[in-house]
Order: sequence, then C-alpha cells, then structure tokens
Amino acid sequence: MSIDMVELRRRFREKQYKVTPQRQKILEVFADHPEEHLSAEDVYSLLRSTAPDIGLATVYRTLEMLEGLAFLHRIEFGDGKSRYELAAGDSSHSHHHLICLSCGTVTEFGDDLLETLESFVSRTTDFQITDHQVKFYGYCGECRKKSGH
Amino acid sequence: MSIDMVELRRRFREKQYKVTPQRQKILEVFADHPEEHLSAEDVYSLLRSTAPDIGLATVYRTLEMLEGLAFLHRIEFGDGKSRYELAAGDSSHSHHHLICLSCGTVTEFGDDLLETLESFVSRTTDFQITDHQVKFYGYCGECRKKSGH
DNA sequence: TTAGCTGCAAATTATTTGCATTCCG
DNA sequence: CGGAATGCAAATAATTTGCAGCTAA
Repeated sequence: MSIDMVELRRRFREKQYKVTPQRQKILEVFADHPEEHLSAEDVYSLLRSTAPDIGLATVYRTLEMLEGLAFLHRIEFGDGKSRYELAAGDSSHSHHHLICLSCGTVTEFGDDLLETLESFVSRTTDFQITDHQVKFYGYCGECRKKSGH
Repeated sequence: MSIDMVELRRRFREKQYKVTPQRQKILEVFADHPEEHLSAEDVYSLLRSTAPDIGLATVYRTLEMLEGLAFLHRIEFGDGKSRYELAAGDSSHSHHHLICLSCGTVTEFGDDLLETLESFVSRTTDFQITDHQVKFYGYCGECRKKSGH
C-alpha cells in the first residue's frame, strides 16, 4: 500500500501542517505494514533502521495529528497502549476485530452488516454517527483446537 | 440494582477468592451507580466517604479480578483510563456506546441487532465469539443543535 | 492455621510537555 | 524570515508490584 502524496499535501496545507520527512517516514511505516495494529513504540522501533534519529515524542505527536486528519484510526485493545492502523481511503473502512481471549491474536474481519445497525441507531436516536468500532472477543480456531473451548 | 450475594459467594469459592469487605464495597459502588462508566480513580473517590481506608491498589486489583469473574465489563473510551461497568446478570448484556466527538458524552444504546452480525461471523470463520463491544462515534443531539454538525 | 488480602510506598509503563534548536513554506 | 516541528530530557498519569502485617475460611 502506498500513500497518496498529493492528497496528503492538500490535507496538510488545509490545517497549515508541514510536510516533514519525519511525518512521511511514519506514514510509510503504516503503508509498509498493512493489517497491523502498531503502537507508538512499534512505529519507533520500526523506524530505528531507516531513520534512527526520529524521537519517540515526535512519533506520539505525529500519530495524534494523523488521527486528527483521519489518516489513521486509533484502536484500544486493552493492553494499555493505543494502537493505530491506516484508515482506508474511502468510506468502506468497515472491518472489525476478532480478539482471542486465549492467545491474544487479533484478526481482521471485514463486513458491512453493521451498516444496518448504524442506520437503525440513526433512525431511533438523534445521534449522528460518523464512525464505529466493533470488537468481538472469543477463541480463535487455533486455540479451540488446542484447549477445546 | 443490588448484588446477588449467594451467586457471588459461589463464584468466589470456585476460584478460592475471599469475600472481603473491601471487595463487597467496591461492587456496591457499581450497584449504586448503574449506567455509569467508572474508572479505578472514580471508584476510589466514591469510596472515600464510606470506606476511606481502602487503598487504590486494592481497587485496581479488585477491578481486575471482578472482570475476570465477569462481574464487570471493562471498556476503553480512549481517554487513557480503563472504565468498568456492572455486567448484566444474564446473556443480554448487549448495549452499545454512543460517544460524542464534540462534548465527549457517552450514552448507552441497548439493542441486539448485533446478534445477527455475531452469528454471521461464527458461521463464516472458525472463531467462537463469547462477547462483543461496539462503539459509535459521532455527534449527539445537544451538540448538533449548537454547532449544526 | 494459613493461603489469600490489604495498605502503603516504590517501581513501571505509556504518554505528554518544556525548551532550545532546526527546518519547511 | 517566522512560525512550526523536532529531539531530548524531565514531568505526568495510570497501573503494577514488593512486602510486612491482617483476616476470611
């Protein structure tokens, strides 16, 4: 996956953010690791080889900013650290997470059945939904085989 | 809402946990604050008047234990602290959270449309789901009125 | 009696912030 | 040039842990 630099510059300019090499490198890390849920520390480690001079504080500041610009999605899996993933380009960002209670593995599950629920909520409340997040907890195939859950 | 002490003693005995006054007080706090999402610090503060000698560490340890026993549900709203709420007695624990991006208010939304999605996942993957968590982000009625989102 | 609890203080861990310096636009 | 952004180190904030003294079963 690669980053649309034109779109990036446009969105940055809008908020008068500067396009710095650090920010580009950080986004690249996500582009190079699709389907992964990276913590600030993860990103920092992954940058060690390519750009060893980027500070951890910069990573934190950049992640926060990129989330604000909707380039990244923040997810909390309950392990104490925030994790991020590249937001899908368009609207169909709908994928959910299956979290195994036994081994902790997180797998993706893409689907849009949730749209039904979303529109139902919109219809029955005065809440305007812009985004959603779903997590399923349970036992993955591997673990079920091993322990028979 | 009140706690079923018989059930509690039964579940505690199973894991040989002791029924201490501290643990009871902590559960009472949740019983006295339904529909709220309390952090460890919240619980600790609420106990100040009734049981000023309960330490914060005990609160943390108890919350973790009660989550393990499924007496409590843990939720992360992304504000840096874990929050807990009383798990509904039976299976119909299904209520979701509507999180306002503008004012931060979290409201409950009870529904079970999600069962459909859950059974679909079960059917199409080898993942056995035991629980789920849904969060909707958007703008609440109040804020929409004010800012016209 | 005794394994499990508790309170307290000290230790960790994730994240934030102050500030002098550097750099994009 | 000038306001933003960066790196580093120090500061916070949430949660965890070690330990000696308690207490439920």
